[in-house]
Amino acid sequence: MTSRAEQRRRTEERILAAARAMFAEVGYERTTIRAVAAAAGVDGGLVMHYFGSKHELFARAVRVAAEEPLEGSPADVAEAMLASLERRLADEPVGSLVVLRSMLTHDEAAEGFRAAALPRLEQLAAALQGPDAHLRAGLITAIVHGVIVERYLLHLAGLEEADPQRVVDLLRPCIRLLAGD
Amino acid sequence: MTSRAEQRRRTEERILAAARAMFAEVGYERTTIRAVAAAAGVDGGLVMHYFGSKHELFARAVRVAAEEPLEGSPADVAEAMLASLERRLADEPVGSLVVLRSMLTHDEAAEGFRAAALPRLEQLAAALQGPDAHLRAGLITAIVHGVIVERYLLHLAGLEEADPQRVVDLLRPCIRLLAGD
DNA sequence: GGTGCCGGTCAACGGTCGTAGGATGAGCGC
DNA sequence: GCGCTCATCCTACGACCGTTGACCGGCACC
Repeated sequence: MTSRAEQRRRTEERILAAARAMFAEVGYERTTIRAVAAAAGVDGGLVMHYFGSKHELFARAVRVAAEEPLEGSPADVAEAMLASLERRLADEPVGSLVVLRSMLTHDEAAEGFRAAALPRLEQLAAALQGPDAHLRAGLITAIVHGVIVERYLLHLAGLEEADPQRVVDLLRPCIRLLAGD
Repeated sequence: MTSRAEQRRRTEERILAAARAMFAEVGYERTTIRAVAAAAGVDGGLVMHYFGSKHELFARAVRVAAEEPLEGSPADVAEAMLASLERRLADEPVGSLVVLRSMLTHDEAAEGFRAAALPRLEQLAAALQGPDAHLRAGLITAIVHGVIVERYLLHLAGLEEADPQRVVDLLRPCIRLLAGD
């Protein structure tokens, strides 16, 4: 009972899932439309037909729901950042990686990432107390990104198989310190 | 009075400098031998003639002097890590970036990076006290990498133009905390 | 029940890349 | 001075990539 519209939606989603996985694993440049199509079990031409270009495919693949805004006391936002980190460490990492890995070599991905990350950085800085709020906000996000990069991109031992809960617990005093709590 | 050997040495160095800059800026895949050669003012064939392959060119470009080993009290190694970070923030960032950016999309670069980073991680873990020394060592290096990634690769505001000294001062309590000092 | 739309395939083009090999011309040892 | 070596350039090959357009077959509507 699959209507034609339904069939299309499914195929598109299959292509997007394959694209996300591949962008996350090997980055933008080494991801080829043909390989994505093959992984999704379709022809490369169809990917072009649906998404128009590799660039548009990437844009659609990384489109993700916005996170809820950061607000409250420094302790609150610190805890929110830690919770976000724990979530990203526990979940399958594709969502975090697809942007992070691709943006490092693909300018448009970098632009999109900054557009999404900057408001969040501003929210974080606004919630902090004391001097250098902006710099400290940057350091907090740097720590979060550093953990994800080291675990999923650099695959450096020590973090590779660590328990997310334990990582967050160890980081908590650091984040709170930087938050000025 | 430039002898032939001297001329060759200079040309090789010019090529390596151009390669380093380009690997650091756009990563391994988007760096082309022709572009490196053009930047160095020579022909692409010459690069092949000297280095044999793009892979070998990369290997030569990232070859760098090993840092002195980490040892001493937790406070000592914490300070050594901070000093290393400050140096990398103050110097021109090419040296730090060429490996970091390329390795994220190039498997062989990643392999080389791990080979260099793992012993250092072990040294760090060995110098720490208390439980979870390995994990805490991983977190410390994650923080260092996170700051560099955020400043030079993500170009996220807040760290982009921060004073290296101030960054290190803000991070010091965090690192010492994780070091178990 | 014909007919047009649409999900999907296939073959091809133009471009770029890594790489190979020949040509050239200037420096160096004898 | 002569011949060899080597730094350097030029051309070409094969592979692969993004992208295009023609083509096919079944579903849905009149």
